Amino acid sequence: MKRPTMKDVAEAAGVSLMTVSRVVSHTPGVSPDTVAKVEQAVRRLGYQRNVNARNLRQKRLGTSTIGLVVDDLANPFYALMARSIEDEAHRRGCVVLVGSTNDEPRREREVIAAFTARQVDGLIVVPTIGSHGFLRSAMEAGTPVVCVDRPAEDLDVDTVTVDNRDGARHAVTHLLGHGHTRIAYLGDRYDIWTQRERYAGYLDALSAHGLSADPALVRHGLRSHPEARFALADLRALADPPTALFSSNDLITLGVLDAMDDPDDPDGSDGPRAAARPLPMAIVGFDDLPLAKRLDPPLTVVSQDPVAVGSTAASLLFSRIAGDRSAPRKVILLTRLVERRSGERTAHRPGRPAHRPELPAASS
Amino acid sequence: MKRPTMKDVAEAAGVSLMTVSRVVSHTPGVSPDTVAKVEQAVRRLGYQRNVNARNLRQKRLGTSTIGLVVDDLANPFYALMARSIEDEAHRRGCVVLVGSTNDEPRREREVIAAFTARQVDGLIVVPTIGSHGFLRSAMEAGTPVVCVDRPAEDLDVDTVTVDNRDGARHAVTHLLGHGHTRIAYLGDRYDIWTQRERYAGYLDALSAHGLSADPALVRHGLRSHPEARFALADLRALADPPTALFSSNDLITLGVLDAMDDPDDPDGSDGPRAAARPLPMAIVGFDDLPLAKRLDPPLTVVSQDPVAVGSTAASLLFSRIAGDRSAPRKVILLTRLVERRSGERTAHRPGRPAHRPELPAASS
DNA sequence: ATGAAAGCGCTAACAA
DNA sequence: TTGTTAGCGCTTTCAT
Repeated sequence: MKRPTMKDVAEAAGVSLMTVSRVVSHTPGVSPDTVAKVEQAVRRLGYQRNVNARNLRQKRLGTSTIGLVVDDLANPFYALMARSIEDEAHRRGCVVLVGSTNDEPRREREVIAAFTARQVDGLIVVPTIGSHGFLRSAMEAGTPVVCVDRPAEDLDVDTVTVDNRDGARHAVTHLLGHGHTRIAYLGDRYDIWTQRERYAGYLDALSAHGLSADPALVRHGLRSHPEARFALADLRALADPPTALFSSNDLITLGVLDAMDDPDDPDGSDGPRAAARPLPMAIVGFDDLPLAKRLDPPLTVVSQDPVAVGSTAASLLFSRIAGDRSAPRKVILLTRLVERRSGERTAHRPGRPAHRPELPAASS
Repeated sequence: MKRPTMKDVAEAAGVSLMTVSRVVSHTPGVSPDTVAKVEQAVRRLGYQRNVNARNLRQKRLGTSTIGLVVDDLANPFYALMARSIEDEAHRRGCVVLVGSTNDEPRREREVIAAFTARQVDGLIVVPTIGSHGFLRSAMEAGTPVVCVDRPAEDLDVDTVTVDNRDGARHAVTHLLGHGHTRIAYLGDRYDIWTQRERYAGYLDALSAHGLSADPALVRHGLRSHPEARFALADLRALADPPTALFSSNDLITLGVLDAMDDPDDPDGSDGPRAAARPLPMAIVGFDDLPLAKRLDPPLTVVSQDPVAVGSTAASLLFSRIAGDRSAPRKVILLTRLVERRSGERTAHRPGRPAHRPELPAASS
């Protein structure tokens, strides 16, 4: 009924506890029949070694457990990343503890504390805003930390990010190349590093074309689908509305898409009319979406590779765990502009009323 | 440099190790100044209790660790479910170990063994095919198991599923109601329980209308996007092709959608023509997709609620952990048919060639 | 080739 | 209120 221990197995096999330990650990120097006797007892009792007790005594090998702390495990980007990290861990006989921070520093600290208290061998973290000094003691005690997706404010550790700024710059340059000059920026919380970078890329692109951002066209802090919808509705009500739009993450893109259809009905009803009308303005979004290419028009996006981000981070972490003490590495992966059609529409004729958008310009 | 222990804190604070233990555990009956002294030493040394060592001695409270074993953490359904389980765990001060089985019984056993060896308090498992007798010893030792998404073949434990059969029946009945009689079934591996259930629902619906399945229209074992594409291309080349189609999961739906556009070009190119043409046949898919309502026509789907599945499973598990010894519960959640438009197209006129599909019927 | 003793970091059960 | 002893399940070290 209770979980059997080595002692139980030893009694059942008529040997000492130490002999069982040797058999279970495959230590050479045990006679073959003793091995057989013990293994049989192990099977008969359904014995399984208590890894936590083992790790308490033998710390040479660590706990074979790593911690993964992401913003939101349900976000497809992090889910893909988590899967790829888990695969790398599994290959190395490690298990992974996961936790979502919800972008709350408080929860991040709780989760990380729970993980280090369980003696994880290393941590892969999507850091929230704010100081990460609290990680220092764990790091000094020998727990390596790798940051992913964004750097930690005040931590000089291995970091894997994508070139957000460059990706955004490409996206906006692309829109400029199609004749747009009034390009809106819709972004998430500006205190999130990726969002600052993407906004910087937006500005880069504009200024490279001798333009500067019109503050009226810039919206930060969009946290949800409906907020993005309202922001766009707002933008379209402007006297001089934008002809193109850069959306700075997938959630915002989704919201924006819903607002596109019907400016007079901002509750994004699921009705049949919703998809019938084409997009009224050019749009490029950061992050690819599964059905993006099947929209009307197909959605042009900046795509990043979460699997590569994850496996790179895992490789870095495991080499640290293996003892690599070299200087922290900063890996920046590239993004890819996937041109489909929504970003290739040419600019609207200016001065046109916004609440009844014209049909899309024919794309040659 | 090394991780400090209670002994270190005791020395630093000039008290006994036991006093430190009491302070750290908030045991009442320690004088306020002693508490203060110890807490200061704790802070100064950056002490954190070793939870694994604690759990070794004090097993009343368990390890506050649960294991979650899914098919594929990158699958949006499981990612959402995992997030909701993690939230429930976090609320209760628990951490969660996750692992993907990739639907391989071997890997499932490895992952579960790694989890139980770490003394998890309970397990939430999406079981692969085959026997799960290997779980019995862990269960007898007091580790509760909850199955999600599908039942384990030979395990009578709490199980949370959705009514796959009913959902599929509704979907196909819906197509029948729009005049379709030649309805294709495209499914994943038939040895996966959900797929068998959905196929059964397909048959239910047909026979309720006095029809029986045409084996030529049924394809099982579609494991990937391209396989689904080819299967559909095949179906359309039939002398008497189907006028409607039920796709039994999201991956297959995605593949099918790509094959819809251009029967002559089955490599699903990302080009501009891709989205221009409407769907040639009626389609209902199992599993909702983020942009489903924005397709042309909007995609009708059977949707399930992964968050509800996850939180239900978590609730069950935690009440078992809390000591509930009642009979195993089988929770079956309902699905919802989301009628958008792809499933509401009326049947093609029979005898019409399939490779140049007509335009969609106008929807009232 | 096998076993006995000590101890990993902590807490339960006792003293004092 | 505080400290001492024993021991959780295992591995190390040192016998035999």
